[in-house]
Amino acid sequence: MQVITTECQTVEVKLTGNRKAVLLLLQQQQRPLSAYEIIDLLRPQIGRIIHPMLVYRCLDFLLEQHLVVKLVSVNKFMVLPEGATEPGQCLICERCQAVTFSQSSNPLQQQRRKIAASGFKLNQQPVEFHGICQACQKDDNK
Amino acid sequence: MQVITTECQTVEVKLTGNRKAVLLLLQQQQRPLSAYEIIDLLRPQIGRIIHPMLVYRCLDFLLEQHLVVKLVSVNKFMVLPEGATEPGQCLICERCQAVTFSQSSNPLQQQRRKIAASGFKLNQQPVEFHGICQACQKDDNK
DNA sequence: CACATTTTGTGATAATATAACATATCATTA
DNA sequence: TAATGATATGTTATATTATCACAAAATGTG
Repeated sequence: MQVITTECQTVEVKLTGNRKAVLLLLQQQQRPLSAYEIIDLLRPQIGRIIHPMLVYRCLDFLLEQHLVVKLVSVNKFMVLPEGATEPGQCLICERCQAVTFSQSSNPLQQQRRKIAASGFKLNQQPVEFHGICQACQKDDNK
Repeated sequence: MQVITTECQTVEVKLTGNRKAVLLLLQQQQRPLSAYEIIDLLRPQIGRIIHPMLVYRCLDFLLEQHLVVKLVSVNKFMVLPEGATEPGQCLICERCQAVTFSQSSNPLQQQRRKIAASGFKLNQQPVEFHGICQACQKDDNK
């Protein structure tokens, strides 16, 4: 058993070598990675073939511990930025794939409360909005 | 060229046999289907092997025409219920996979305006919330 | 009709994810 | 410390979702 402290929280978990490697990678990259991107980036570090199952199992664990979130609309995994304490939202650009996370603002929190009041029990993952980011809109006008 | 009228809109499109079959199936089912569910359900109707490309091409076309929406977080496709005129939201149960669509309520519309004001151009797809539906919560308590 | 464009048919393959089962490691306690 | 049970890892195979590439057929237009 080991204690780990992230920007967001301190948890007592079995953070084994593989799990730690995946978590550290995601923390370093500060961007969403697909499971297979993780495999490719981890390979040089670990120095042997990495089977998908290994990575998916690490990710499952880290998701359970809320150390990592999954962007279900794009099948990618990321750590939330420092200080993120609640589900929040992600804006995902369909052109350049950039993802920007931000804390829930008032209307979204209100919406979440409304949904909860209706009896539907929301999970703690960020809500994902899709569209075109400002940079890509500018590129389109050139 | 053909004119088609759905509950939501009238568009002039090349609604060929395959495309019409996919659209009708989704309208009949009134629930999200995966591409491969569509293949399986369409097979008896069409009476020969259906390649995935056929279905994905029909779906691409129907998505472009906004006759169908894709639930990106679960890789399924559905027609919006009658009278749906704006993006709205879907509540997706992670236990039983039930999906309920509803029109955007005020806070969500406000949130969308906020995002738009920040310079991010939202698409017109429903926002997808994940959690556990009321029925499944009750089942859990048994 | 002739020609260009769009749609369809088909095989192959890419990308994402899980099932199943054997082996190894860790934790507990007799 | 050895026995035991629980947890984690290694590995193969396979399921699921989606796209590429190219040929053939159908359709629209001058």
